[in-house]
Amino acid sequence: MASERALMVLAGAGSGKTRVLTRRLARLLYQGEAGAGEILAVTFTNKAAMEMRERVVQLLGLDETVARRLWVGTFHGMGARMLRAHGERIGFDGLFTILDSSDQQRLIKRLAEQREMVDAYWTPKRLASSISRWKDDGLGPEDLAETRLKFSRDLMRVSDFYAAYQDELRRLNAMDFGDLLSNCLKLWDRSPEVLNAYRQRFRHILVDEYQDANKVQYDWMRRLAADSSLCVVGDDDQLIYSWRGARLDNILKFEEDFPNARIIRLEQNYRSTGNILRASGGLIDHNLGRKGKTLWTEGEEGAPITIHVAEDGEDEARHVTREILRLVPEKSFNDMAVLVRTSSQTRLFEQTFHEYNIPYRISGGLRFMDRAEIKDAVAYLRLAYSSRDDLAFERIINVPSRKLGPKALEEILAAAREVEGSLLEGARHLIGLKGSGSAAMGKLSAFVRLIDAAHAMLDVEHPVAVLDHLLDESGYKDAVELEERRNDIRENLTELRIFLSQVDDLGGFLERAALEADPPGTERRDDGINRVVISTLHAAKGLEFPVVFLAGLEEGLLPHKMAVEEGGAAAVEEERRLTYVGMTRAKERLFLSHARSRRLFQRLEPAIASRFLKEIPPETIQKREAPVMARRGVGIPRPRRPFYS
DNA sequence: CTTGGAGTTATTTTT
DNA sequence: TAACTCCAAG
Repeated sequence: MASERALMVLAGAGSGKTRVLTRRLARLLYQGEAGAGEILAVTFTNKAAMEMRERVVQLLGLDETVARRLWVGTFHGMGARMLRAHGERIGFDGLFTILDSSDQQRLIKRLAEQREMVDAYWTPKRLASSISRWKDDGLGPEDLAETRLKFSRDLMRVSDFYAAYQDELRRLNAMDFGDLLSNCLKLWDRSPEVLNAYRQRFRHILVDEYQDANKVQYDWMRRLAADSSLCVVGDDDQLIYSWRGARLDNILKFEEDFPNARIIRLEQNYRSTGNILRASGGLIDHNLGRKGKTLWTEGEEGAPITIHVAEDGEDEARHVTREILRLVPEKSFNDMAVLVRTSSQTRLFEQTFHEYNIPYRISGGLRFMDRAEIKDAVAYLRLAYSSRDDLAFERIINVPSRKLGPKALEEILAAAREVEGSLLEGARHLIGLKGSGSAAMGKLSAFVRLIDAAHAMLDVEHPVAVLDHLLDESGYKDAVELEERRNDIRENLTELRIFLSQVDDLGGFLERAALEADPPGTERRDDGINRVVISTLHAAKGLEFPVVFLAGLEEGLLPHKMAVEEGGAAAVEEERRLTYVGMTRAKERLFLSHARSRRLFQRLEPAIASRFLKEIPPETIQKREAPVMARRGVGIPRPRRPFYS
């Protein structure tokens, strides 16, 4: 068992995939087949990575220093780590900046407007998402001819723009998420000795949620695993990231690329009751082109699934609240989860839970690190840490307002170009040229002095002290204090401060801030606090709860309107898998619900029950509230569309 | 030049 | 709602 070179575990929901991986990892260490430093375990989310690390540590009672040598993390995290160490070989400073999606979009927007690239079709948003997708697919600017652009006449413009964006990133010493992997591949091409060193080091590679790997991730994994033993686990029915380039193809290709691969199927489910299993199985059966497996359990039938029809979103939230309160004598809050399709749905539950004093925790939704005030504070730290970080400079130069707007920035940029340096150096140059007499130059020179002072402080003071100094002296704190009714801003900054005070390495903190969007304290699932989890379906993958509420089962929401209108049949299948993932999170009780109307921006729109509800075997469902009789057409089957267009 | 107000518009999922 | 654009006042 231990000696095969490549192993793929295809396993259904709840069959213990992650346990297989964790056990394997633990066994390698325990039996001395590998040292901690020789193992690389890749997961899709930071949360999953933390959990795996913790479980192994617990299983073996590992020492902290040993655990530290294990590489457990996301593809992107590993890529960043390798590029920090060797990026200079492909022309990046080790302190390169990592752009998140909103940074990326801002940069692309500016660039696209400058280069008059924007038109009705090529909005900045579409450019950004297309470029990300091409990177996921392993396509550089020069490879675009291979893709089918909607308008082939745009090919040259678009690929030129893509190339210009890449040049700009290089100039900024920055990488977006996609670059963290594609630049690794570039690095390995350029410096085979680096790749070889990693190959020799990582004799064992393990990959979780393999079905969600995209082309770049697959190539990254395959090249790294050339000489090592490789174990991947996945489930085609839980592929929910095709919009990020994941493809079923990877599962098929595995057998080709690793000819001696062993394939194991796990079909016994240890998680859910028979009812939940049959209900979710009946649903997923409606997808064509799956590898097909039937899960079974030795467990009990369990309670039937319930479907509740609510008047509107608020009513639905109240219903869930009622059920939670009814269950709470025998279940604790952290036994229960509310799962939704879109992050905007979380607010509804948040409000109602607040009203009824139900403790909750949000997973997915607006993340901590994405909040404006947190990004501002982090940008101050980034600039103090690395004066070359032009994106941070740009973000905070006028926050709080220093009356240095777009025109002033333009001037600074010109000065920076003149001295061939960063914006901060450009600012220094500009002050030298024009003196600091004028109002604008006075403000600018105070800003530069602040950053310089903070930079010097970093050598002697704790990062928290530096942050305090930055926010005090910049006037940021005063500006925040003036905001009435925005206690959340102050609370978030306080939380950031608490988090930062536990940090001893600012570089490591900034790395995590760039790669992990989760609120500090949320990343550990079992944090001891008894709270209901409110989560998007995507963020819930890999988790399980005794009681699950799956809300908003409506046409337009699940399946989502975007998927139905733009993605065609394949996208609807993905929505079905998403629903399947949600249902299979439940161990004992599953509550489904939908509303008759739902508020969409300002309007209250009528909503009809999701098609998926009709696909669940009726015998697994207990009560179904009387459907709206008066409305014609609700129960009438729509004309059937071909599954694949 | 910058800023704030008015008016408009568009809403998936995440590293 | 919130996130944008546009425009006129300061």
